[in-house]
Amino acid sequence: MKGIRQLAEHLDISIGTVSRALNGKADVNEETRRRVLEAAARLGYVANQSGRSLRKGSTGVIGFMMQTGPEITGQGDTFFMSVFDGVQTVFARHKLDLVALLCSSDEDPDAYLQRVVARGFADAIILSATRLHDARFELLARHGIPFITLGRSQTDVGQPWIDLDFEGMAEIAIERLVGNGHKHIGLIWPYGDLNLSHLFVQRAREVLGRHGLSLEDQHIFRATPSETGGYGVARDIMACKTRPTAVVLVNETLVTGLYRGLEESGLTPGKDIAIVGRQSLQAQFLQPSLTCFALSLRDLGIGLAETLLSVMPEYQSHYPDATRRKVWPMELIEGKSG
Amino acid sequence: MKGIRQLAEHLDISIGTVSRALNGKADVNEETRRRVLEAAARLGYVANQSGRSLRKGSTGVIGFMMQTGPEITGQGDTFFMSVFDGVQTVFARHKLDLVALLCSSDEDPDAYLQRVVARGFADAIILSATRLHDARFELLARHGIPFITLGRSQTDVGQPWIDLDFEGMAEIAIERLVGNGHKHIGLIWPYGDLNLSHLFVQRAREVLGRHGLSLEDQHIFRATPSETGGYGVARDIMACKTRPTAVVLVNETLVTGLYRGLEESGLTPGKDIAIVGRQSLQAQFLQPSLTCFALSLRDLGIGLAETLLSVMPEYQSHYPDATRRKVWPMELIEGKSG
DNA sequence: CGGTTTTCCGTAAACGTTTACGATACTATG
DNA sequence: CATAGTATCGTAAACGTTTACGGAAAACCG
Repeated sequence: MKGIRQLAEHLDISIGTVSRALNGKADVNEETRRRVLEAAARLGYVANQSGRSLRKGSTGVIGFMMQTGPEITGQGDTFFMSVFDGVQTVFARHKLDLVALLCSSDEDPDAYLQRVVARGFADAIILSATRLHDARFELLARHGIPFITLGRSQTDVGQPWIDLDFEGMAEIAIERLVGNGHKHIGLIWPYGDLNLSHLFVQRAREVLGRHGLSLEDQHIFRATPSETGGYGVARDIMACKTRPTAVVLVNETLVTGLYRGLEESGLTPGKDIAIVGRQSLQAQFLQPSLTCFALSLRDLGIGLAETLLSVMPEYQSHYPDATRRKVWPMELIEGKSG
Repeated sequence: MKGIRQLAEHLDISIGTVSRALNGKADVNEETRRRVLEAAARLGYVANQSGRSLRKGSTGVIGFMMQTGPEITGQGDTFFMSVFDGVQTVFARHKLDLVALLCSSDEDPDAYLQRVVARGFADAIILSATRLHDARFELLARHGIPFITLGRSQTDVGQPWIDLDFEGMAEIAIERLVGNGHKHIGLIWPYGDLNLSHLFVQRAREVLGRHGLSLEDQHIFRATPSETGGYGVARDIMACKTRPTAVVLVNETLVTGLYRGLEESGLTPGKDIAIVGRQSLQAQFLQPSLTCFALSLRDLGIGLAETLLSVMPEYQSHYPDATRRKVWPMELIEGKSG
């Protein structure tokens, strides 16, 4: 089956009517619609994407931009796969398709996105791994492309965002550790200028200050967000002049390596050093169990999808009260580690 | 900047010439080409994807199909992210873009792919997670879409594939364990009819038979490919009438949970039970260290990309001797676990 | 029964490219 | 200088849809 033209002449109808029938327009006889639908299904006809989007000016595709490469995402194994799954369930209702826009590690993210939007690839875009200053926001705003971000930024063009509550996490984690008598608390966060790190560290500093403590320079640990990075942090911890008695990790990808490194040095988490981190599949079987912050990734995906649809003119009527901006709460799960 | 028409009249040239200049055709004056390129860059013009692919009949997009959801892929995110990175480096040379086609866990993969190809989404496709019988192959072959698969299948339409050497893995792992005196060897593989499990199990049975052993029913452990699944396997192992003295995992996603479960039951890997698995970021810091099979995921990605290009008419001349079908070797890394 | 509305459908014009074809001016050649 | 060849460019026709518009037939209404 080549195109709508063949389908039309096979049915002996005009292509206009066929198109209207397929697209559920009102002014077409129910009987003919049935015939068209039946024939289309039987012959396996589906409208060509290029022709359709050329005419309509929209593609029916939503892009989720993410960076590839083994160690850069800063999110763990199944983080995105779970989020995607939630996003999909919402989009499916509107016949929208989600694709991951994969920016390779040796390409500039800004340039990559530039190409994506200029090409007219996607109707709307979800950005992740937002940086402290993020030129991508302005690019999308300038082109008038609906978008939201998973993560805040100091760059703000008024777009909606959803972001995990890293400040709340810092608040609760530090309060908890201070309450347990810790006076030397370290922070672990990934390299790069991710905005989440900034929020996290700033709030942590505030809370420490409130208790007459401060974040010592030697207790700032930065690492590549991977198990290897976490292992390296353990070495750094051992090398401290005054070793921290507790550490908080903003990332979920470091913790297994960290555990391993500490154990090799004879430190037991929860006994010799307190650890608070993020929940993940890998972390769930750590021993001693990890005190961590958890959330439903699937729900996060659903939230993202609904918020995105609320900024797309064609769909926003369906989601009148989707949250425009939301600090997504995380729940503390008490483990033995701190 | 709207379209090529505006760009053309801004330069006071015809759109035909502009297009030819942009696309590097021969019959255009070098001076005018320079002007066009300069103006396009300055005004940020990039050809609209829909118009271009409608006319050309191709999109410049390669799709990599994968299933979303937390526990189904059998591979972790980091597996694919690393592979993608390798794929991208090859595609970038040809101005091709890679996107991940995300099939949600509650959608039928066959139906999803059907939609993708009918829409004319991608010029070529890479399929992963191949099943023992996989209708997707026939679908793509019928539509004449160039594709390759990461993984073999009993369904065979003559397409090229690359697949990890699961049979070699079974061979080496079992020989090693038998050589170390093990007589009760268990196998762990994920639910579903993935072809790789089939190859792995069949070869393992052969090797065992060669040594007068067999795979006992009670030593077949199937699980969801996640840490939780691995934890469950540990429980199943403890419940065996005669406990296996060694197990081999075909998946890399189970092993941390398995370790944890075994340790809770007082079994130490490598001492009380031998374990052989697959290398992964999570597994690299397990204690005792895991004996595992390793490969370069980035190289695998490069291999996939080159093989795919070799079946695309427009590019195959560049890759005359790309491997059409390859069993990708894995290297045994000796650890303390078995 | 005349007029008005409604229902349904065909026609044709976009959407933004690429490219076959033909036209023009210039260069080379004898 | 005439002719052939070459370099460069403009014109217009596709590619496969969707949709504004208008028209014919049917239905409705007083």
